[in-house]
Amino acid sequence: MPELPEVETVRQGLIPHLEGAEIARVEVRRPDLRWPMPPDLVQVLTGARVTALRRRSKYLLADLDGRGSLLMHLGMSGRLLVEDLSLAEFHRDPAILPQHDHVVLETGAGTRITFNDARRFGMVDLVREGEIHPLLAHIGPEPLEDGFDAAVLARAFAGRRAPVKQVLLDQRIVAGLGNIYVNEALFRAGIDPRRAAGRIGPARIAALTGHIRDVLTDAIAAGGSSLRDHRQATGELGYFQHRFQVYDREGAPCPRPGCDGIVRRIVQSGRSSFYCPRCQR
DNA sequence: CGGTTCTCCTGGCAGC
DNA sequence: TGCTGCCAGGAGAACC
Repeated sequence: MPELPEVETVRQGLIPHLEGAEIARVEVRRPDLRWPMPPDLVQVLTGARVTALRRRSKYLLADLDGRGSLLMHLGMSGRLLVEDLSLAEFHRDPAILPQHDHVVLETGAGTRITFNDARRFGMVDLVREGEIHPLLAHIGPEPLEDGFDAAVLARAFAGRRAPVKQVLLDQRIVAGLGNIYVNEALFRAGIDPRRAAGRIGPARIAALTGHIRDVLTDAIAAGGSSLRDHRQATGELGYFQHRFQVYDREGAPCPRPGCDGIVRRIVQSGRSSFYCPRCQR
């Protein structure tokens, strides 16, 4: 499901419920997601205080005072549901099946936070105090922070013969991009997703850098994209999906003013790419 | 090392 | 309505 904007949206929605809260109760209902959860997960979390809720790429990290961090990835279909236990009734979307509630946390303030993931591509793990988690060790720069600029991207692209689409999906190059936002950023930059990354000139790389930042910023402001699964932590839908210019728009006219191209869908390394053959070169 | 393909799992939807 | 096949936002592992 979730790319950087969706994970960031979930993080912002969870902050009021988690930051500063004590985890009073923990229940693990199904420990076998993409990887098995650590056996001492319940023990470490119970009684821990969350000092900060951070995001790195598509991972969420809840820092636990003196006990390392809780690390979560939503995979394709993961969600974090928030319920106020003081309310007698909580309306839960019936499409979110309770058999996929894998971890349930209750805070001292009476909030229940449920990790639900139908496809179980997500993960929940612990980062031990002082440890660098292997899944975080090789992730590239955050696109919305200092450290991501045209020079960095140019260096990463240099000599690469793989299609730029594929290179941008590599989390070691830049953090947090997934299929939707790579398609949208390449459209904004006017770059053909099939083009070899090493054959893009410096000016176009510089423009691409800006478009990556812009599309992510726009999407966060819109609460992310809700296709099938994504909800904000509040349960609200994101609405950036209404602003897709090419993603999932096969056959639609190119949205660029004056261009009479038709959005095309191709498959690159097993994933759909959408682009305008007239204005993406 | 770089590049490509496969795989995990479940659910929704188009098409017949 | 019911069945089948295809597709899906991720990303590590295994292959050449």
